[in-house]
Amino acid sequence: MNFPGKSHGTGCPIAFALDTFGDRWSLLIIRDIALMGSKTYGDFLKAGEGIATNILADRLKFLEAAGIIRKSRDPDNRRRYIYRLTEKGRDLVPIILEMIRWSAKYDPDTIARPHIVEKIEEDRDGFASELLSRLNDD
Amino acid sequence: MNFPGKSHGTGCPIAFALDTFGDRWSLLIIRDIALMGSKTYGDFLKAGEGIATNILADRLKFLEAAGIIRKSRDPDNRRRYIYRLTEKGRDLVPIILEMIRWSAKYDPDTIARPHIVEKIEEDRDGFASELLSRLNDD
DNA sequence: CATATTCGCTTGTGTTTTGCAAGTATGGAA
DNA sequence: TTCCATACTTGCAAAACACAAGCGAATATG
Repeated sequence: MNFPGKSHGTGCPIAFALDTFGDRWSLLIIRDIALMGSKTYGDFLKAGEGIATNILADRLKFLEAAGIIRKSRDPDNRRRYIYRLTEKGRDLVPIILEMIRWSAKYDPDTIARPHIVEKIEEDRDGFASELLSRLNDD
Repeated sequence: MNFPGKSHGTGCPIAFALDTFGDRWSLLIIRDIALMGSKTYGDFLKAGEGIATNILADRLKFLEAAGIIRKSRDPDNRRRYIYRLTEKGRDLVPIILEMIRWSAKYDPDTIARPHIVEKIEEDRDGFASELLSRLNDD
């Protein structure tokens, strides 16, 4: 199985974070769940940037093993799985919000809405909780 | 030249951020400058996780092209270059601080000092400015 | 009950990126 | 002018990735 991160194994917090979700796709998956309402394998495939199916499967497996997402069957359609963030995954939201702030400032083609960015800047933690409260966490 | 990022080219802020510094090494370089006082090619090679020389050269080139770092000769030793963060690069510090918070919470082997984490949590922006004020920015 | 369809993957193949080791270029010291 | 320090570049093998196709289980359909 191909895993992101190279297990630098120093206790450096930045290295640890990169080892856990520091590849090109993991954060996009987490974004899809936290911000776009994606829940299923098919959602992730459609939502956006065109991840390959094998890579998506690898990342989902890894993120689950890392305790960032968890997987359960969809009770309404038992051939489908639902992926949700754990607390560990939800705690990544502040990082994502800071990335949004940064990109909103420096990407001339950003689609980030200015009033959202303002809200993040005015009350980071409040905005994060607001976001997370929208995720059913059954 | 091998560049990080795959140019997803949607205006998504997360994708933009990942395209700019979302590989395994860029953020470690930025960490080295912002937190460890690294300034030169040799510093980056020694400081920590063992980046390969060709990858380091690629990343420095890319980060400079992306306007995140800038390169100048060391006036005291003209066979050496000094790499510094631009404003665009310094603005990444809040992201790094959030990553430190997250890893401090979830990495049992973290070397992050608890009182530093507390300081970050009490006054994020203040801590960031304090950090940045230590970097000579000539 | 048989067949088809949806959904979530796995497998195979070729390309790209990375890692490692060695070599090159240039400024400065002796 | 020789040597050394510093910052790279190059070549090659290994790993990760992208793309296309195929598989298996759950469910809908005839």
